[in-house]
Amino acid sequence: MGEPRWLDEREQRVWRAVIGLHQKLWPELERQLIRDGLSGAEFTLLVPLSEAPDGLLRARDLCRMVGWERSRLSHQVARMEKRGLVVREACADDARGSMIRLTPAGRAAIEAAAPGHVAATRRYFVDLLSGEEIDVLTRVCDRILTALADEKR
Amino acid sequence: MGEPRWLDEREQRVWRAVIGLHQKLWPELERQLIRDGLSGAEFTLLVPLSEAPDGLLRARDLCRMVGWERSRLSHQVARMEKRGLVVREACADDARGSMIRLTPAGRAAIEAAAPGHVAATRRYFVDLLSGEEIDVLTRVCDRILTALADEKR
DNA sequence: TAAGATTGATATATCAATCTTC
DNA sequence: GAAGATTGATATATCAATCTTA
Repeated sequence: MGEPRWLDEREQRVWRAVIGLHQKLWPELERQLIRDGLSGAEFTLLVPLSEAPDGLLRARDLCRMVGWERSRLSHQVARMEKRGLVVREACADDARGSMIRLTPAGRAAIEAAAPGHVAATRRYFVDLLSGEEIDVLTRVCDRILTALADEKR
Repeated sequence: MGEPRWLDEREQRVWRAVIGLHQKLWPELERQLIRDGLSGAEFTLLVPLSEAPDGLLRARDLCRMVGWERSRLSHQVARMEKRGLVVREACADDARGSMIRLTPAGRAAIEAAAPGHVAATRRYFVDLLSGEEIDVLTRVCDRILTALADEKR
């Protein structure tokens, strides 16, 4: 084993900055969405549904698109069905499957929330970055995501 | 109002990369901690406690140090007290206050989990970044945090 | 057997309401 | 009244167990 390699000062600074971002940015965007009538989880699912033909997606595919586990989706969709944002239907091709369909109320809800969300995303993120910074950040995130994905294999 | 300014392709790319990071990095670090016996929330609180004199901090101050709401801390400490990681004591100076003290079991728990956590932090973050990238990222995060903090005032 | 999906239990986060003490 | 803290209700996330169908 041996003594672990602790973070030096420069490394600590960036790590704390990233933790701070994680702790402050997402809650702020979530609050913005809530004010406009949707939770972050609801918004996450309504985006791909609103872009799909007929607002219809198979649960399995929706899981993949948003990077969620099936169980998480199932619980969340149950709550959203109660709110009238989506409905579940049988899958014609595969009797195991389940289809999620956006309701008119669901479409109205995301159309009401989207402009405020993109505005907040700009105000607290995109519009604060230079073009170069955007490119650096994209490269860094992709590198980390690749490392995380490689680990799974 | 007017039509909102949607994200262009470059902006969408970085935004999705950051969302992906948010969705994959933190859960991976959390899983690592869980394997070593602590949840992310427990680790977050045990770090400042283990660095405090006598492992003792006032609830109010612990809140500030980790950026949590009082209610959140209160619930979390209640669970950790049940697990034997901390105990609550009366505050001598201020009868309204509440002191949180690290137990020997709590100290043992964080000392067992810390090496694995710093190793995972290195593997999936720090060691994947160049010095220049670290500096860019620090600047960007601080700028965003400043914008978020300014908004509150 | 594996894939798709649901369910129940537990841990966590947020909010409003409350209570005590400053 | 404001600050510090707790509590209960609700929403969310994760895990294990289960069920059905491929």
